[in-house]
Amino acid sequence: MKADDSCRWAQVIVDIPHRDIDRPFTYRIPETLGHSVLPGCEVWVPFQQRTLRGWVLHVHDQPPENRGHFSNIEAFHPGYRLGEDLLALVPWLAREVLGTMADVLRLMAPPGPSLKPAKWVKLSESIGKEQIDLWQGIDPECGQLLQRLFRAPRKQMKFSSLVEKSKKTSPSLERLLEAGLVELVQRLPPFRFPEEKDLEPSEGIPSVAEPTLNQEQVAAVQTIIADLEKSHRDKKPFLLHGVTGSGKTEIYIQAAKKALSMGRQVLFLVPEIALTPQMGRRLRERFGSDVLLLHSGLTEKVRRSHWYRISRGEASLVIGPRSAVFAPVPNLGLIIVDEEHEPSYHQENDLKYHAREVAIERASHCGALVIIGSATPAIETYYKAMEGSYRILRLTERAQGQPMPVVDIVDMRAELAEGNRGMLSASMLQAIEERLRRREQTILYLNRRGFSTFVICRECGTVITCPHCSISLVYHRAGDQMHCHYCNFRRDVPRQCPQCTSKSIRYFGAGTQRVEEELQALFPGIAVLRMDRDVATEEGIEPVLEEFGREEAPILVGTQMIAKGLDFPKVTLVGVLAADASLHVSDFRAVERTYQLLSQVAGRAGRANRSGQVILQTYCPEHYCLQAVQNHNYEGFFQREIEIRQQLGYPPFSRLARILFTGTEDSLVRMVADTWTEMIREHARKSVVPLDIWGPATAPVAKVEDKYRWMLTVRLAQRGNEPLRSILSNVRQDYDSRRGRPLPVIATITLDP
DNA sequence: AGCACGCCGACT
DNA sequence: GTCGGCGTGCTC
Repeated sequence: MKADDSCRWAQVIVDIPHRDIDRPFTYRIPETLGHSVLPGCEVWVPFQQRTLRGWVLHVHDQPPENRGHFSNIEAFHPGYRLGEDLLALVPWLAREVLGTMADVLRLMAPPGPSLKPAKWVKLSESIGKEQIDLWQGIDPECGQLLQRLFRAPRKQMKFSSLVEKSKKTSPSLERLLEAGLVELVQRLPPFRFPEEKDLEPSEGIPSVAEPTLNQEQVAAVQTIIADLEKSHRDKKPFLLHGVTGSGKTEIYIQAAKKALSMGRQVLFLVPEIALTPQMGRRLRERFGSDVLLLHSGLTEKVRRSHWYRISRGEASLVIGPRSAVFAPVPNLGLIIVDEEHEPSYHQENDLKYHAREVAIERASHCGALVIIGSATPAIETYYKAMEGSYRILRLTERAQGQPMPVVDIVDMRAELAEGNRGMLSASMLQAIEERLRRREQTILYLNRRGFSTFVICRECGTVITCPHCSISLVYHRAGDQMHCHYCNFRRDVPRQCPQCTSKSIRYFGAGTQRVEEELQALFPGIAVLRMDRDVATEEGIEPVLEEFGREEAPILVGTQMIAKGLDFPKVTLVGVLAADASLHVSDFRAVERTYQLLSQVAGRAGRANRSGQVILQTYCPEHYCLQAVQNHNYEGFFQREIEIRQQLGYPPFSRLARILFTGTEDSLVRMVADTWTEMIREHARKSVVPLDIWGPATAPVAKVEDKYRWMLTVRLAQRGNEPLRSILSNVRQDYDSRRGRPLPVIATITLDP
C-alpha cells in the first residue's frame, strides 16, 4: 500500500438519514479507482461490517489530521456525478428543512433503486499454479477453493457462488484470507444507461409560428434577454407579474430560447402535475424534441431513463413539477417557476422544501437566472419584490387586448331576506338561463376548501371567531363544540349570533351534490355534469372535462379541482357559490388563497372572443378580498393584506414554525407535545429569543388513519429564520437524546408552513 | 439505521 | 451453568 500522503481522500456522506451520522466521513480513494472518484460521485464504502451507498462531498490530497483508521472506497457509480450547483445545495437545504444531508442527496439521486454491489472473492496477483498444488497437499478444502478461483474468469468469483448457501465465511476461506492468498472486494454489476425505447415520440421540428407580442411583452423579453447576456453570476430573480391571459408563457418561451442559444439548459417548473403534459405539448410545438417532461405518470424506468439523459446534457429544456428543481442538468442557465404562489411547490411528504426557494439558491451557485411568474403572487413574494429582493416585470394587459371578465358580487344575506333559501341566487339563476338560451356554457364552483364546516350567522354574515387569534372557530362534531386550531380555545356553539342576536346560526357546508340536485329541479331535462372527489375516476378528471369540452352538457358543477388550466371557448359564465367559504379557514393565508383562487377561476370566463361574466355569491360582499377580485386589483389587495399581516405579526413580519405530533395513543401524543412546549419555552428563555408559543392544540384534522395529531405553532417575532431554526433543532436534539425508551410519537417540524 | 457489546432472566 | 433478551453506544 502506498504511503498515506500520496493518496487522495474523500469526504463521504453515507446513505443513512440519521442525525448522528449526518456528517462527512473520511475514506481513502484506492489507486485502482484512479482519478474517477470526484465530488458528486455515488460511491460504496465500508461502514461497520456492511457496505453502504454514499456520496462524495469533497476530494483532497492531504491525509486527515486526526490519525485513525480509514477504509478504502470500494466502488463508484460510473453513470453519473452530481454537479457542483446541486452539491452546494446539500448542506444548505438540509439545514433549511431541518433534515439530513442524506435525505437531500436521496432527492437528487437517480430515481428507482440504486445499484447493489456484490461481494467477490479475488485470487491475489502473485498466486501461481505451484502454490495451489502445494496447498492442495496441506489442506484439500483450501486447495479446492483456490483451484476454482484460478479457473474463474479474471481469477475472481462471486462470494455467494463460491461459498455455497451458508452465509458465513467458511473456515477454509477464513484461512486463505488470513494468509493473504485471496481478498474480498465489492464489485458493482456492469452499468449501462437505461434504454430509450419507452420515450414518447416527439416531433423534431417546431411546428407553430411565433406569435406577435404586445408592447409590454416585448419590453419584458428585452429586459430578460439583456440580463441573460450579462456575465455576472449573481442574478437577482425576476418576478413576472402578469394578469391572467397576459401571455406570461410567451415570455418564458422567449427567455428560454435565449438561454438555449447561449448553450445553456433551462428548467421549467410547473405546479400541477395535470398541467404538465399540456404545457409540454405547447413547448414541444415551439422547441421540438429537446423538451423533456417529468410528470408523475411516468413509470420508474422512464423516469430513470430521462434522468440519465438529462445528466448527460441531452435535454435542453426540462419541464416538471416541484421535484424537477433537482434535475441534473449540467449547464443550467435559466429556471422558470410558473405560478410561483401555488402551494404545491411546498407540500412534500418527507422533506418540506419550497421549490421556488431551492430554485433561487441553486441558480446562485451556477450563475443561472430565475424567473418566477404569477398573476397573483404570494404576499411574501410580492413583499420581497417591493423590498428589492426581486426585480419586477409587469404585464397589465391581456395579450390580445381582450377585456377582463365582468365580476358581479351577489349578497346572499339579501337573498335570504327575500326568502330565497336555495343555494343559487336569483341573478345567478337568471344568468344561467341566459347561457342556456344562447347555447353557451356555465361552470359553477362550490369552493369549499378545508375539511370541516364553519359557523356563520345567516342574517348578518358574522362568523364565530376565536377571541385570542382573529381566526374563525371550527365546528367539531365530536363534543359538539367549537375549537380554535391555534390556541386550543373552545366554546359551545352559540344559540344566538353574538353580533346581531339573531338565531339564524347555521353550520355551513352544503356540497356539490346539493347544487346538482337543485339545478336538476330548476332546469328539468338539462344535463348537469358534476366533478368532485366523489366522481373522479382512476383516469382522473379528464373524462368528465372532455365530455364538457364536447359540449354534451351546458353546466359543469365542481370543486376547485377543476379551477386550473381549463380553457373552454363556450364558457361565458363562471359562478362561485360560496366565494367566502375559504376566507374563514383557520389559516392566516386563507384570505390570500381565496384571492388567488377566485382570480384564477374568474380567468376561466370568456377566454376566446366572447366576453365573460363572473358571479360571486357571498355573505360578506364588502370584504376587501372580494372587492379586489371584482376590480382585478392585485395591488390594492396586497396593500390591505400586508397591512393586516403587519398588525397581527404574521409572515413576512415574523417567522412561523409548526410542529406536528402524531401517534396512535392520544394521551401520549399530547404528553410529548407538552414536553416539547416546555423545552422550547426553556430554550427561548435561555437564549433570550422572543418566541410566542401557541398550543399545543389538536390539529385541524385531529385523527388521520388512526393516528392522533397535535399541533404546536411557534412564532418568532422578527424576520430572520435563524434563531427559530436553531432552537427547534436544539430541542429536537435534546428530546431525542433523553434516556429511556422513546415514546411512539413522531414530531414533524415545518418552518414557514 | 443497524450492528456489537454488555449485563440480567428462563432454559436444554 | 449457558442462551438470549434488548438497553447503550458508535460508526471513517
